[in-house]
Amino acid sequence: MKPKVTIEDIARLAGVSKATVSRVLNERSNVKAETRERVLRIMQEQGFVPSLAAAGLAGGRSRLVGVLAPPLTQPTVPEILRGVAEAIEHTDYEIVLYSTNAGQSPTTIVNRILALGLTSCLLVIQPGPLTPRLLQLASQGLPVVVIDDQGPSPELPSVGIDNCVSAYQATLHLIRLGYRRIAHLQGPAEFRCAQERYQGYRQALDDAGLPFDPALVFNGTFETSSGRTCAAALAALPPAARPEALFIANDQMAFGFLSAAEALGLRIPQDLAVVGFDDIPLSAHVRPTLTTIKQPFYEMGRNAVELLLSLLHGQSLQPTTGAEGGYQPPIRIQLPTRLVIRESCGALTLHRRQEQEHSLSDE
Amino acid sequence: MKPKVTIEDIARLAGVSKATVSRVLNERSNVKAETRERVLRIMQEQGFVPSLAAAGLAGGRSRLVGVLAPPLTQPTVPEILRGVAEAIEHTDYEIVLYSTNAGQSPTTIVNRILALGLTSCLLVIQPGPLTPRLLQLASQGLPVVVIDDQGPSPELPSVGIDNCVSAYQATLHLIRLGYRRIAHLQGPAEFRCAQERYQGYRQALDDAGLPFDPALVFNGTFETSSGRTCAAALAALPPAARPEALFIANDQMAFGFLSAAEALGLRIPQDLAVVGFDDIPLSAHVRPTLTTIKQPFYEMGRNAVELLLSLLHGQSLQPTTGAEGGYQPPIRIQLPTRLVIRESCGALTLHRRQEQEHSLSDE
DNA sequence: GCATAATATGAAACCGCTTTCATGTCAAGA
DNA sequence: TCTTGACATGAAAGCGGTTTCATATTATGC
Repeated sequence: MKPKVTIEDIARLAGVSKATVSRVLNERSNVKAETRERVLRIMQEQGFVPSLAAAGLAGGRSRLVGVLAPPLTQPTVPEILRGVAEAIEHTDYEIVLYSTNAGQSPTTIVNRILALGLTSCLLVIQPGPLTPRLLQLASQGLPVVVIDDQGPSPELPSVGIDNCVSAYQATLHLIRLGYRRIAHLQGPAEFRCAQERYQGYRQALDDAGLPFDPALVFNGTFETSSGRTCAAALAALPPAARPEALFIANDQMAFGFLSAAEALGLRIPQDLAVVGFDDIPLSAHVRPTLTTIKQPFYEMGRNAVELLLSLLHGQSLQPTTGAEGGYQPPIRIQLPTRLVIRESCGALTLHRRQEQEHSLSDE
Repeated sequence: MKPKVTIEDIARLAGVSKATVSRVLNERSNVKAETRERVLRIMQEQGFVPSLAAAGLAGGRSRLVGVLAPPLTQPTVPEILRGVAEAIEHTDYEIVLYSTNAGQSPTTIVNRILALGLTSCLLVIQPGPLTPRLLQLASQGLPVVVIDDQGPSPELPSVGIDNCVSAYQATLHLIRLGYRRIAHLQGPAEFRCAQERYQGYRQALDDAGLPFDPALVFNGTFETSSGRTCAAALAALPPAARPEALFIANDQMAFGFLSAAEALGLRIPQDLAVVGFDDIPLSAHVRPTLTTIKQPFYEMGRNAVELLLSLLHGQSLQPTTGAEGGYQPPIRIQLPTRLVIRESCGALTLHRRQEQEHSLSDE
């Protein structure tokens, strides 16, 4: 193996001390321009690249960001990570990936991560509530940014969307299409986003003056199976009691719903209109294609990295509690979502019908 | 922030030297059982976890494996990474993820990775040929394992499948279904796997005594658009000249083909049977669902990690060129694939028809 | 022209761990 | 009883950087 070029070699070749080379590396201002040039040139010639490990050790801060992610096969994750990777690339940081393969204690993982002393900050992609251990570490000063979901109250800096408003839009879309009895398949209560989506749904109903019927709210787990269960429940209903439309809290459940509905002879959107939430890749390919709220996953990844690094560089976006000691809620970056209209909501069908009627009356 | 517990603290508390603690950490044999117990207990009490960074620096080898991956949104990648992550989890190694967001020079990336001196080994998930730089480093002793594809000749230890046999099976499946004129949409020539799949296709034709018609082989890029182009080309053919079936070298292109075919009024599988290759998540959801060769991505990830670590631990699976200096090809782990029969090949339709005919003749 | 401050640089300590080498201990063999 | 090793442990030298503190050099003000 090639003997690695070290800072010492550079120093010798440039006729300066290690300290000076280090200064050049870290872009300190107090180095004579001439010296800097020379050192830089030699580094170039020698193909020198400083050891992150050594720098981290010595400097007490590393240039690795730990990324805590759920299993990568969860459909929203790759796109987020792509954003993260892209953002990281433009920096001199690297990613240490801790992908939790279902069923390990998150606390264990968090411990493992930090204790290593490799990473000095953490990016958490975690649906559902955060572990106490993580909160504890964060309160001890560890820079942490959470993507998307959080526990009951936002406790850490985060990047996400406005679930309530988005759900409102999804529901409103159904209302505008003329549906009156609109059901909701919600996510598990411990997910903040599930609650917010439910609220958005309720609000849209209220604002439209539509009655809220608790019997039309179904509980789900965010998993495909919940969609199937829900479909079965709806199919079992006497046709008269059946809702005209359904807002499902995530696409994953929507898939389960669509496939079960097909098997049960429930036609989407003719018998029942469906709107999902997430817009994961599959959503454009299921039959019928799924009308859904598009989450900007890629952008979320990018923004999370930027936020994390800015926290790290101590530009404390987080105005440190002033003299008055007032509580400052953690910073949150909220990205816009978009309603993607496809087949499952019936908008396209309605349009066509309207156009037909229109052209008929025209003639 | 909590002042990190160091090996020195443990040593003091246990009344031994740092060296001894280090020995315990590294499970060296020459430590009295009693001492080991005591040290371990103290480490436990103090919640001590050694710094990977320091260990790596001092020991000259790190416990980080660099994973070089294409953009995570490429559909085969997440599943591979899941396998990688799962395998890593059972070790005391961690993953440093270098995800290349399209369009950067791979050499640059490789340099960046290694120079950092963070990772002492590399897992490369890269479709297409390897960069010379990577080969050079590998020949200098850097442990590298490649997942799946390689350049014209296998130069590095790798984990993959037998593309030739798999393609043979895919084609044979079509032949057995009774198709005679079978076309092939192949991948780009610089991909070893593309060549091998083509060979498998040819071989199956030959063995079945079917004539090979060069006009039925189309060139693709492995991207969706190629599928569309191919569909257009086929649709333009006079019906008599049209093939009865098509083996497409990857699912991605197959999707393009299916969607374009639908638009062009080409019915799959009635007018043309299709078999793909990969079995990525979407394949079960497109219409018609895609019959395809399933690659064991998850297992590939796992196996790659295991192979890499065994190389690293110097158990040199790779019998070092003996005295006779004979050339030893790099080790390769080849995993089995499986033909997943869905709608696009027409097997289900045929079955049904046969059953119908059968029941008719029965009566 | 000289004191003073600002700037540039070097020497050495240190980050937390591994590893070599030397030392100390104790049991087996002579 | 005295070697001779095998075994257990400690002291200290790194690994490749960063950082503090001291020193040398140059610029500034009077």
